[in-house]
Amino acid sequence: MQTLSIGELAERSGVASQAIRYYEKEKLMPAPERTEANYRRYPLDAVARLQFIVHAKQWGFTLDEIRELLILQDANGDRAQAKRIAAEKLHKIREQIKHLSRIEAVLSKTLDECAGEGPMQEGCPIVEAIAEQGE
Amino acid sequence: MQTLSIGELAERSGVASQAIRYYEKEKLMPAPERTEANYRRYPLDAVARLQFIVHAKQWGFTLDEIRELLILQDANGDRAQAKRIAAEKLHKIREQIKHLSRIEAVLSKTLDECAGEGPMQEGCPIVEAIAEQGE
DNA sequence: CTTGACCTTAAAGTTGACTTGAAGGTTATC
DNA sequence: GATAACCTTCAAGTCAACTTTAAGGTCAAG
Repeated sequence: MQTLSIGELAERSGVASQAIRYYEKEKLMPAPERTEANYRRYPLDAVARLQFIVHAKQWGFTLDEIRELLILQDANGDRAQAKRIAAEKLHKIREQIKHLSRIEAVLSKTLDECAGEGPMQEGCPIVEAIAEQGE
Repeated sequence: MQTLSIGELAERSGVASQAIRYYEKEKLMPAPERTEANYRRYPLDAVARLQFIVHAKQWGFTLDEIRELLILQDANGDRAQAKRIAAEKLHKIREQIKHLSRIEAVLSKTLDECAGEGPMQEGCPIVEAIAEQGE
């Protein structure tokens, strides 16, 4: 069976060697076999596992959440739990979108109203909008 | 003229004393007068300045950006610069919304498709959706 | 047989926005 | 006049997710 050194795994997965060691310490990656000289040797499917981590991160999952999902996979866990984790994340994401959208609305309205000319003296609409409410 | 101790200011503004000292160190709050015993005494309008900071933070401005805005105010600076800072922030917020919306779309679709039953064995749609693309 | 590229560990540094702790001075109250 | 509730400074700790540094072992090439 072909195996990979940590450097080769890093290259194939796009994840730095040190980050891979960090994931091992954080129990996201299982501790791999070692050579006689104590070098890590990874099975080929380690690449897929790392890419799962990378993708989940891009989706906004934290390492803690990703660990939960990986444990479920490893343990052949309950699908309902995976659904719960994802549903919680979806809820958080929707909250974030709501929050940002409120800001976007006020900020873009404010920018439209502001000519962007003259000194700040009294009544720069941008500054006033922030000072007044801000949420 | 009435002045406030740092504790009174903290209470009125809802910002912890230590955070106020931190803002002073970071040049968001000006260094106030001191009593003979070296205690800080704040003018009443320090409350409004702190609330500006709090609101701007809620809007997602970083302390660096808030400092820029405050410097503009303090210097009676150019309104066009305030507009530029706000426009940059608006752009970043829109990017964040776009990013989150893409995630939201895929995640909610995935959750709809997943019955949330049975073991993870092969083909939990949530795990697969993350593994496959992730952006 | 030496140079350099790779590997090992453990510890410290990074970023942002603070919080917590240590060690001590001041002021208000009993 | 002592106790508690303030205030002072400076340093260190927190969180996440790493990166950087240090000090050293291993392996392939020439």
